Amino acid sequence: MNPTDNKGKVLLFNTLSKRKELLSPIVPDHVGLYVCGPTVYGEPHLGHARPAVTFDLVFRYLTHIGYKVRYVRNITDVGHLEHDADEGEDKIAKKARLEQLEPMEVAQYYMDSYHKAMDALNVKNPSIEPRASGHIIEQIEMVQKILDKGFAYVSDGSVYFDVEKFDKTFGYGKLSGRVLSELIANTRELDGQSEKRNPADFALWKKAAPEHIMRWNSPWSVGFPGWHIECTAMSTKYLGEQFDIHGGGMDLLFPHHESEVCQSTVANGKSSVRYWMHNNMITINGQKMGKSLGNFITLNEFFTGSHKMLTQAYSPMTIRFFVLQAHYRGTVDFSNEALISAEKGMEKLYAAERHLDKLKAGAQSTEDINAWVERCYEAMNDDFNSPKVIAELFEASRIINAVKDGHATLTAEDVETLKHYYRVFFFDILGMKPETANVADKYSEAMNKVMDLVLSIRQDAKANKNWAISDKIRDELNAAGITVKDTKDGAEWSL
RNA sequence: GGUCUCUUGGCCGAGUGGUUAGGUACCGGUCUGCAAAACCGUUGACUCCAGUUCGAAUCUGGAAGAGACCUCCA
Repeated sequence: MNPTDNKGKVLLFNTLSKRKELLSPIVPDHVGLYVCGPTVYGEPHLGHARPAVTFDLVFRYLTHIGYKVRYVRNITDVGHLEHDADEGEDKIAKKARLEQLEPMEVAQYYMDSYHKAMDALNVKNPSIEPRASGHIIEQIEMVQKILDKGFAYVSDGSVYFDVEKFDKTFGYGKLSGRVLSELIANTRELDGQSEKRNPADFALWKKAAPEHIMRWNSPWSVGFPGWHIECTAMSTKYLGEQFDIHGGGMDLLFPHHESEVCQSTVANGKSSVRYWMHNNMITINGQKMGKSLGNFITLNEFFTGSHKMLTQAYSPMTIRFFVLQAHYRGTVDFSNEALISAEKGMEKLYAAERHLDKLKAGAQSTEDINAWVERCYEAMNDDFNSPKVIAELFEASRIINAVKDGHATLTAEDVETLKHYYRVFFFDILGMKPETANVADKYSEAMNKVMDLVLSIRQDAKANKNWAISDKIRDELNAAGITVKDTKDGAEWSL
């Protein structure tokens, strides 16, 4: 039983083919993984947690079974176009003006906030976290490349991708299943449309309006890159013209990822992504989360319980566990009831983990531990089926408790195997971490209460002149490293 | 309206054409001075209709419902 035996056995659902495919990296033993990261202009929320946790699982598992994974997750800090009231205004620029801050100050603030939330969720840092603002040159070069190949045109300082020409040459909509003629029929009147030859065309470079704060020089105008070009430019730079996995939320499938396909196909001569993976959305009480719906809950609000829809605080690990208890391609619905039941289940798994070191070996095994390990790997190999893995951990916790209570026995070898793989799957692969800080707080809080209680019992004994009890308490506490001093104002204690 | 996805027991959620998912809740029992934990057991499901099949929650067709994207948000 060797983790690396699972290389070449990983099935993943490819949005492009709509079926599970065997992961076969372009470069043997190496996997290139690109995931669309956050736009840093707001507090991190559940919508950020889902893809981060999902692809953290992918990253952790592929690494565990021996692949060298280069995981690139970008930071979008040049904002996206806004098509409503503020014409062509950059999201980050808008927020910046409202708060009277430099745009990059805002981006920095929310990027830090995002990183803190990711740390809390025990999401590993990607191998490279490139910022869009740091790759303006690469983006300009790619736009120029697309222009040179004749699949884009300049219109009043902006550059647009010629979708119709792309459709005739390569076929448009392979990823999202959109048909160009239907798209055109359904397109609304939007900003910049008059500059476009075709309403389905999308911007590669946008000329900045006078009030637009974030702006860079380019051969076409002072402006900013289009919505989709950063991912293509940065994934090409760090993972090559062709790479293995591109991930992101399902909502990015169209138009973002479809546009990425267009851009890379023209710029690099081929569609760069082998496997497209999309995580499903999150709903709250059955409704989608949106600022306008009043059910927009940030991660910090979950961690502190400070939102009117939450009946209690939920630790970062509860959120992570809850996300992992559903398969990444299904929607996840958050409700207090569901979170509480997840929290209880999670605590059961932590309790079982604590019992592992106390297990005593027997002469023979009444449980098949090797088969259990196999099932765990099979679940992960089958499109990262974390809910199945969690179910297997519950099965293991049943075994652990049974051995502890003497209802089952395991050989010394099986005890070691169980210990090892329980921790591998719970901590290393699912990425659960002991909430040590939390635990320490709970301990010190409980300690204070215990000492209050003990000292009040001693006070009662002294009041009754029961010196034997009061001295015993003081001496025994002293022996345990706790010094008790009687003062005028009552007893004090210190460690 | 278009494209796509989904519909499993009180709640959350895996899944294979025939065999217990699992968690949580509830109920009964063991254990415990009481309680908790743990363990054992019971109850409870596959949206509806039709078809294929010896047999379908699992395949096919249809209906209903929900959600996502097309429009700010992952």
